[in-house]
Amino acid sequence: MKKKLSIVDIANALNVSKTTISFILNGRAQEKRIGAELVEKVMKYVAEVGYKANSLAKSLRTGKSNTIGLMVEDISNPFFASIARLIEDRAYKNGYKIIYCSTDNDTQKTQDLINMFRDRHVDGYIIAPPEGIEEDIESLIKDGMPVVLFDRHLPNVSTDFIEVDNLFSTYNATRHLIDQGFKNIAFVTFASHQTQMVDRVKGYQDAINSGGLEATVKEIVFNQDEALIMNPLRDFMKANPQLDAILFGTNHIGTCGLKIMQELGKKAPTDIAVISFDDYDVFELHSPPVTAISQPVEEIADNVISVLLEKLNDSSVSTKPQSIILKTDLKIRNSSLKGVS
Amino acid sequence: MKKKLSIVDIANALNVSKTTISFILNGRAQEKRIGAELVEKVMKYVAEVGYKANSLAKSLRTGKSNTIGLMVEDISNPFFASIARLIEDRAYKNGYKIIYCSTDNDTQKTQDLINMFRDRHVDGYIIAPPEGIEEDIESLIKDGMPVVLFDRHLPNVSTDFIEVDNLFSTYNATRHLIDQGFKNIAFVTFASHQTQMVDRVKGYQDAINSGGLEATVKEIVFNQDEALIMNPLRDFMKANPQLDAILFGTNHIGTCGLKIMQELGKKAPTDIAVISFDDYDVFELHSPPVTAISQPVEEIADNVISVLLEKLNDSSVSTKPQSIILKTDLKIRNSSLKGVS
DNA sequence: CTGAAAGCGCTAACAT
DNA sequence: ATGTTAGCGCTTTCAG
Repeated sequence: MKKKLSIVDIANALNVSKTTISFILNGRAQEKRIGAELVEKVMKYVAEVGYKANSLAKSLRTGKSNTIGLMVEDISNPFFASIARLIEDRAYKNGYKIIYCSTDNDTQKTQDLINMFRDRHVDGYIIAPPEGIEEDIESLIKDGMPVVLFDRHLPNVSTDFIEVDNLFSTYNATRHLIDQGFKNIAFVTFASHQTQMVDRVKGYQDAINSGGLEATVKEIVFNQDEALIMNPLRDFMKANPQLDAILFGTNHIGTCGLKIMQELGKKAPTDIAVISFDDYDVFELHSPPVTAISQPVEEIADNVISVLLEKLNDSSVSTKPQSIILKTDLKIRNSSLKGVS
Repeated sequence: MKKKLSIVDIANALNVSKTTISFILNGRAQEKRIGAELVEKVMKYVAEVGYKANSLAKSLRTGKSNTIGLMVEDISNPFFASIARLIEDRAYKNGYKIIYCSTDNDTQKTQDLINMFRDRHVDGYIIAPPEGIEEDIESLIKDGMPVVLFDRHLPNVSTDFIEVDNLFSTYNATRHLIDQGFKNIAFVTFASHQTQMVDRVKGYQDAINSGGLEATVKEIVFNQDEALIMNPLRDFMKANPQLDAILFGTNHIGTCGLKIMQELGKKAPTDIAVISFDDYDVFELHSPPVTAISQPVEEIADNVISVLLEKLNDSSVSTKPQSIILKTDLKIRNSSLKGVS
């Protein structure tokens, strides 16, 4: 029914050249000194018939698609879901659409996805990069595509990124455990060479060293299948009854840890004190509430989108890449307090 | 550097017409009886130089964008995030990209979003529709767009939808509470006329009636700002100390309910038994674990995507719209068992 | 101030 | 079996 009408249709209907229509529609009437009455007439007619420019044709012509590609690790992870939500809002508000995908931290998959995005002519990229993707990102940048990394960065790639102070975050959390008097503190995390993960381990180790304690780091290989995370984790916890505190490196592994503790009938903080990276409802509502390193998701999203929009607008001005490091907040709750039950 | 090369570039390089290239690339070589050696030569060259068709141009020409528009209520809600994740996977596997957005159940926003999607020439729509969007959806369908609704449907719009058996789910959950011996059972939900919500209330009421008890339904106006959900909820719970059980209508409100119980120092099931719609980690890990009505997210996603792909493929065959109703699973945990502490 | 015309990269009738 | 050519709907230079 709503027969798609094109710019020529409306040009014909009004007996004007389509060029003129195009100028008017793009707000260049002033500049082109087009009669105010004509402008009004056109605008009125356009509104009346509900004409909408075909964005595909426009994109083909202009090379801009008004689309941003967003690549997160896993959209169903609450941390990434919240960020995606916030970015989505800001992007739509600025006339951009988001095409998203989950990388699963899989290099091959991410490469395919980047190609897909290129294909689609997305105008900009927001990426939480997996390992081994350096070259692809670099080639993107070399081709002049605006790229903003977040949550982590690639040490050898010079581009803008937004992340939190991971090193201090785990240092601080570990110090908190030490100050509470815990002696056998483990750090349990996913095996990864990503910057944020490396920093988190280092922060833990620095604190352990500063306290003259012994470090215990358990790295678990990430897997989509939760059982394959639970099993090694369970084995580890059973094999290390001497531990009196655990710091978990991500919300996902922290949640798995809590499930195991529930299974084994271990209570925090009496049996084992617990802290996890990334705060969310599960930790807040747990009994006892779980101390967590809370990332400023809003701030992250805001920074990501504003840096990207900046690059999108002054494509010419190639300023120094910005590295924005945000502070986290250690939400101290009962799970890490000695002498609380 | 990677100078975008077009189909003509490769046609020239090989001294062949671009039509031939186009046919070969689209797998119509057989059909067009193009020489096998030529085909191979072209394929080889294409792979070598890494030629990628410009999907924008292709879309403009063919009218297909290989994009699906996905509209959920809120991508940061774990239920929708999981579904989105699953749909994303299936869609990519079938060569479709997903453009998504959160409607916030806001009719106006959803209308804008639908227009945006139309603009973008998405090939199909997956929508968890807010109230008042009937006309827009109908116009979409009238224009021949494949539309699949999920999580709820629009009673007066005849199209495919996938949802769960909401009525039986809350009926069953309420019966469970009654069987456990609870007498003052409230249903707390978001104020909404959406089908799934109406059914959930009705299921509760049917069960209450069947048990000869008195119904207490509390509807809370949805708001982005969590405090505006917590406040009326807190007031309600304080004002109704006689309640010995509450059934929450969604995971979000269930989570808020748990937070309030924590604030007020109320324990389930001794002070108040609790069941919530939508299972997730929070409920599983809570102390005590919370009984929840678990929706089959994988099945929902699978059905949604296969129905949509079906419509995308036989656009001609306009079979009867399918209504797929899936079963939920009442995961009984300690929060709803009498005589457990 | 307004219009004609040349493409953006691709597909598909319609030749040949 | 392969090439010619006309658009898809839009923007933008260049002429009036």
